[in-house]
Amino acid sequence: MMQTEKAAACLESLGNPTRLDVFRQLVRAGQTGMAVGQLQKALNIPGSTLSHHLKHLVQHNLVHQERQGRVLRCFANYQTMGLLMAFLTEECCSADAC
Amino acid sequence: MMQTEKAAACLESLGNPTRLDVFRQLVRAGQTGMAVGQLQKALNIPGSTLSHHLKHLVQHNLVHQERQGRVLRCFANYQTMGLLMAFLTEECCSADAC
DNA sequence: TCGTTATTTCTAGAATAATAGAAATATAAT
DNA sequence: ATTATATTTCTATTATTCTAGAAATAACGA
Repeated sequence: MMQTEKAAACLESLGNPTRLDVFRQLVRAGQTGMAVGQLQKALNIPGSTLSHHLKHLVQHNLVHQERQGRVLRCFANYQTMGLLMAFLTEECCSADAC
Repeated sequence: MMQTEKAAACLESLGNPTRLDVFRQLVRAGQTGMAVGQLQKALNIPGSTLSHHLKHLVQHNLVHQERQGRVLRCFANYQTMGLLMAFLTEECCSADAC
């Protein structure tokens, strides 16, 4: 079970609109993932800003990256997301609601 | 369906460790809810700090309050939580994982 | 090696958020 | 009316986060 501290950290990561957008893009991209540059084009934000937010997501294990030549491919980390969903279901939902 | 902006705002609310604790307490308290003073005792934080965080949760519809004499009773808002869970399931989870 | 592309780190400013004491408000009991 | 209790608002301080330009690094191709 994910600890409360880690759950809060993940929620905080996804709680930033830009990072939530990044993550949603990666979820939609699925196992193909997306290069940093692709993300940058899709979101239309400066590279340094994107890099900053990606670092945050990677540090909290919501995203992982794989270098492919000079391209850095990013993937949503479903395992962490699954743990977060489990935490929310168990700790933040009632028996009948949500 | 909850919009991305609102989802991010809810996630940000729950992304603060103190607020996440408050919300978890309220979920555990169920339909009985908890008075602000009860929460304060349980969490052992200054009233002004708690009030500040409660305001945040109320503004984002994760908590609602009901005055009972001089006590202000707080409840987790499961409907909002349900919408958030639906958003996360649809937008941030893959077909097979989480 | 040189040039090009992809991405990060450095840096600094602006904005936002967290914290908590003290004073203010609201409600009830005496 | 006065006092006590519950909670909020005010205020200020400190801390964190966001943003993005410029410089640095990494990887490849010619």
